[in-house]
Amino acid sequence: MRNVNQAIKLLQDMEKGNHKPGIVMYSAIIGGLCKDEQIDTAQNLFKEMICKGVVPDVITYTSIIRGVCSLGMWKDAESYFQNMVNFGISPNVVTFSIMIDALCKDGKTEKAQTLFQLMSTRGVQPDVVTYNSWIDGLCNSDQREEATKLFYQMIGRGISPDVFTFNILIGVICKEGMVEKAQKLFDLMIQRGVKPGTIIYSALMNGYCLQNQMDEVTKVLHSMVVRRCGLCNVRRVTKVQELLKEMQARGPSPNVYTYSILLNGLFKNDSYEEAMRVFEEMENDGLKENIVTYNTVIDNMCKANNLDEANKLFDSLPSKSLKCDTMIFNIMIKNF
DNA sequence: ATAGGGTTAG
Repeated sequence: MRNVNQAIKLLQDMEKGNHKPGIVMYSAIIGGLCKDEQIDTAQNLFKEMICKGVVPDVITYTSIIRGVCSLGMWKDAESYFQNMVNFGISPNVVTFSIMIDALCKDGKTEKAQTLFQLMSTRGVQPDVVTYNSWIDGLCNSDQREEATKLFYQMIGRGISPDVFTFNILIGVICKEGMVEKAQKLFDLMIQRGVKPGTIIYSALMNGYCLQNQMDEVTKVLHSMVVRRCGLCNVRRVTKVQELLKEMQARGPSPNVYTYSILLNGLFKNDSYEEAMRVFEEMENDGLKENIVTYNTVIDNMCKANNLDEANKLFDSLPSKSLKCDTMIFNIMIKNF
């Protein structure tokens, strides 16, 4: 559904020409309106289709439930849900997943838990998407241990975690400073044939940086290259910036986050020279640095007493069409 | 012509 308004016009044309739009047509438009946050129009069309004798099915209900849920209209969600059940249309795994996800994102973890249990009661089995939403919700309400339990529960039930699951868990665990645990999950991920991308590698690097284990960061970078193209073709390189070059060429590519994480880690671990080399590498890479990157570099230039260089870099920001934010002004004011 | 999920940096 690329253009809802056009679709609505089509709907009206059909009716003028004595063609009856069917359930698929209505569901598609209602779904499109919901994605456009035109919830009133969607609800009206929903009523209208019923008046015209077109009976909504599980997809129509799920679409409109998604629409009201995403706007936090829980009363409406509940009544649509109740309605469909009363009409003998069973909510399926998608219906439940959408509601659980929306509830979690709104911080209503307990309500989500109730639904998670309700679906089992109704004989609807959660799938990988349901688990991911629920695991994410638990992580965001500081119940990471419980989330880990759910992770093993899903494996026990024969539902394979995918790259979404690992992104959620590895990211959280790294931030908690338990990088060893994250590394174990990473190993499990590889063992289960789930392919890590740039984000997982960046998150792991961040985890090791936080623990000041810069040797391990280099290993992560190395495995990023190796895993993609096979051990035999890769030189055993130890220098971070050489590894970055390799990654750029053959691995999941480093992005601006990867670089910023690395820069920050190197600065914090007294590798000023190496950090500056990585920074140059980044500029040559054609990657668009952002204000966070410059922030890190300028801050550390100041700390190393290279005030002239810091000033020069700061002055160059407008020519790179980068907008300064509060943090960078604070750094500049503090140091000059 | 119809419905669902995630993530990394100062």
